[in-house]
Parts: sequence; C-alpha cells; structure tokens
Amino acid sequence: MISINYRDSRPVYEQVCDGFKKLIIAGLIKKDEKMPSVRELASQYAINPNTIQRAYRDLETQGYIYSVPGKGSFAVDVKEVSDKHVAEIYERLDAVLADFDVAGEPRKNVAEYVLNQKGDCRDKS
Amino acid sequence: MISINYRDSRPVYEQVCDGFKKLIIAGLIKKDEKMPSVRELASQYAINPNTIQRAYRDLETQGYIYSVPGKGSFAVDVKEVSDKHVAEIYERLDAVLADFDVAGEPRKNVAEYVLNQKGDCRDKS
Amino acid sequence: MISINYRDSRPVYEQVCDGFKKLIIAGLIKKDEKMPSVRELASQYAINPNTIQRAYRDLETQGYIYSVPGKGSFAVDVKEVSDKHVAEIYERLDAVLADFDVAGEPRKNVAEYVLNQKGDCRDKS
Amino acid sequence: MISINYRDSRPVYEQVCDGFKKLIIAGLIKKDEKMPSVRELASQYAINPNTIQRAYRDLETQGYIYSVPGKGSFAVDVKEVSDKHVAEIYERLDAVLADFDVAGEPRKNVAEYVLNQKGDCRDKS
DNA sequence: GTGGTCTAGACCACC
DNA sequence: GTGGTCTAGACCACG
Repeated sequence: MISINYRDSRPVYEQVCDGFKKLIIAGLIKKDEKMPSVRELASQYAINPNTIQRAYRDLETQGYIYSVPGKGSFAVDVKEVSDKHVAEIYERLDAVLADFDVAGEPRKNVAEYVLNQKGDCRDKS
Repeated sequence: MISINYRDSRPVYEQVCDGFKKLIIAGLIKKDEKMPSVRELASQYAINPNTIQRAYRDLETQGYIYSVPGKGSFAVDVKEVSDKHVAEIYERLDAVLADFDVAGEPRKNVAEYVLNQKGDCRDKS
Repeated sequence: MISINYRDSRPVYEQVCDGFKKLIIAGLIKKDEKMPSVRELASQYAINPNTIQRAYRDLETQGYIYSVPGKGSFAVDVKEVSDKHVAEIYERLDAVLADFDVAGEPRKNVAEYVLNQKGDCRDKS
Repeated sequence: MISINYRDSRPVYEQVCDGFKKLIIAGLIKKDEKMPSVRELASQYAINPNTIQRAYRDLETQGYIYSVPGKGSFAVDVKEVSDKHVAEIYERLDAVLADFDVAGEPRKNVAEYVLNQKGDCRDKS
C-alpha cells in the first residue's frame, strides 16, 4: 500500500509516516479503521518494528492516528486533519514559489503549468 | 550576502550552496566574477572552512562555478545553468502538486494562489 | 453513568476505577448500595470482563468498595474514604504548585484562578 | 542537575524531558547555552543514549531546545516557551480542580491552601 | 497479540 | 565529537 525507497535520503520512518498521511487524507483509510499492527507492518516490509513505531508515534503526535495500547492504532476522521494538511502543502508551495521568483520565472508560467500538468498518480520511484 | 540559519535542519554546506546558486541565477554574481575565497567566507560567517569547501565543491559539480587552481573560483554564465535550475524547481513543484491532488485540493485554487501570493518575506527566520 | 474514552492514554481499567471513585465520593452511589455486576458492566460498555474485574479489585484494595463472595460488590460509606480521597487530590495539587513556582507564576494568580475558574465542562472529549 | 527515579511509573525519557523543561523555564539554562551532549548525559546517568535522544527529540518538538547535527543541542530563549509552559500547568490545575469539585471540597479552601502552602523546593523522591 | 519503553551496538552525515 | 537513524532483541502493561 505504501512504497519505501531505501536509496531515498529521507529516513525510512518519515517515508512510512508520509505514506500513511496520504492514505488517510485521500480517504483510503477510513475513520477509526484499524491500521496494520506495528509488528505486522514491520515483517511485511522487512523493517525493524522500532522504526515502524517511530512512524506511528509521529503520526499520532501530528494527529493523524490514535493508538490504544493493547488494541491497536486507528485513523482519525480525515476532516480533523485535512485543513492542517493542506496548509502544510501550501507552505511547501511558498518555498517553491520563492525560488521561482529568484530565478526570474514569471508567475504566469507557473500558474499555467499548475493548470495543465497532469500527475501520473504513480510514484516513479 | 547569503544567510545562514544554524537552527535550520538543512546542513550548513547546503545552505551556503543554495545561497550562491540563487545569487548566480538572480544575476547578482556576474559571469566570470570571482567568488569570495574559502578562507574569507569562513572567517566572515564563522563557519568551518571545510564546510565552505564542501559547498564550493558541490557548486562546481553542479556547474554553477568553475575553479582555477591557484587563482580561485568563478561564476559561470547564468545562461548556462538557468534552464537546468528552473527545471529543478519545476520538479519540486511536481511533487507539491502531486500532494495537492492526493489531498483533493483543486488545481484551480492552487493556480490562483500562485498568481496572487506575494513572496516578499524572504527568510523570516 | 461513567464515561470511557478509548483515545485516552490512561488504561481502561483506570478510567473505570476513577469513574466509580468519583460517583462514590460525590454520593451518587450510596453506602452499601450494590455495584453493577462485572458481567453487566462489561456488556453495557463493551469492555472485556477482565478489565472490569481489575477495576473492581483496585477499588476494593483502595477501600472504596467491599465484595461479598456470591452476592456482589458494595460501596462503602463515603465518610470512610472521603478524607483520604481529598488528601490525594491535595497531593496532586502540591505537584502542580511546585511547577508553578518553578515557572515563576505567582501564587496570587493561581489562587485567583482557583476561585474564578468554572469547571462546568466535564469531559469535553 | 536533574533527578531520575526508576521506580516512577513515568518513562525515563519523560522524566529527563520534564527535568530539562524546568531548568530552561527556571532560567537555569540560558538562551543558546549548550545542553550536555547525548552521550555525555547517557554515561553520566547510566541511561542508554537512545533514551536520552528520545528526550531531546521531544524537547525539540515541543520547542524547548534546538539541535544542530554535529554541533550539539541548545536551549531556546525562555520567553519563547514560557507562556505555553504555564498554560500547560493551568490545564493540569483544571483537572485537579474538577476532582476537588466532585469531592465537594470548597474552592475557598483550595485557594487558601494555594496561598499558604510552602513548596520545599526539593523533590522528596 | 498489541502498543510502548529500554538497552546495546552499529552506521551515517556533519563539523 | 555531535546529533540522527536503524537494527536486534528484550521486557512490560493492557486486553
């Protein structure tokens, strides 16, 4: 369901974390649906359970899931985090736009690109 | 001329490197203009000379400067790197757009934001 | 009668235990009144009977209820536990006050807050 | 400088975290002052470096310190976090007050206690 | 079986 | 030397 790339410079726990963020925001994991258990995920992806747990802990800290010791981890309602999530992406957009400005790329070109570029919906990693 | 933020999670050498990239792309450092010497820069910003050296090495590898042994480092013609640089920013934009798609944010909103947002606040840290 | 929050980090048995403590201290469960049976409570709140049992055991250990084998559990006289219970809360208050001191918050402000804050919002979860 | 109690039910990393929070809030660790290194603290208290790092990571997440890889961890300006910290203590006070209300303890008594109780300024743990 | 904590020891990038 | 990541394996409380 999520993809891990060991050659990526980003730490594994962060890739796991972001992967589930997207699944939750996209509604592919529904409210109160049980997440895979730490051990299950660890064996499935051949990742150490501690690394998975780190990802889950971060997801909980950031409000995407809640964990019940002894029962499992569960997704929160997408509505609770959607706004914050989109705001985070806009912040990343800000950084990109600042660099376009420095490079002298006209906003008009960028806006056009935004409207016409089609996402493949598939990571090429 | 460039700004270093020690609290930033990005390594110092990367901040130095990116800082000069922008100066060169923006045309603030002209073609064949001499870059500050490693020692000069190191003492000015109180940064380890090794760190500056690493930044210069990366700048050379990526084609933004060229070194003449015994004379110093010099900026290349902005035209030589501009296209590649802008292309890199578009790649980062692609990643951001992909996340907007997942989050269900309409491209129309994003494009409007691109046209209206004003990025005057360079580095508010 | 009591509220269980699965998202709470506190274990369920502790929430059950505390819930009944408050009911007994508040006088809502009277002296020698029969407590709900373990099975009854378990099915009503969809909680594992073992968990209820654990809560009842703790309540008995701490002197809030007494069990009569074959008949059930019963609340003790509120007077028997009230003082000890209030003393426990004062101990928790001590810890909070110590932290206020460290933070430099004047006792005067805290005392005012105590008098004016209204705690009508029981469990806003 | 801080005290760790292994018999405490609270995890070690949390005790370390809270200990430094208080030192920073109390002004005993000044702005931009270097924190003990992870390894240093670990050997001093005979705690695994990973556990210390967990505490430092939490301190950074909560905004009490900032870490510079390769250089060390440093305290932020106490002014930046003081308000948030006091607000957290007031929240804990709320919980205590709610329990006092349930127990029927008059707010007047509690307020008097707040004004007259003297903290020993010394943990008895 | 579940999440959570902790230890031990390794490796990496950065300075 | 520093912080940071990851693995391996153990133990605990909870359900």
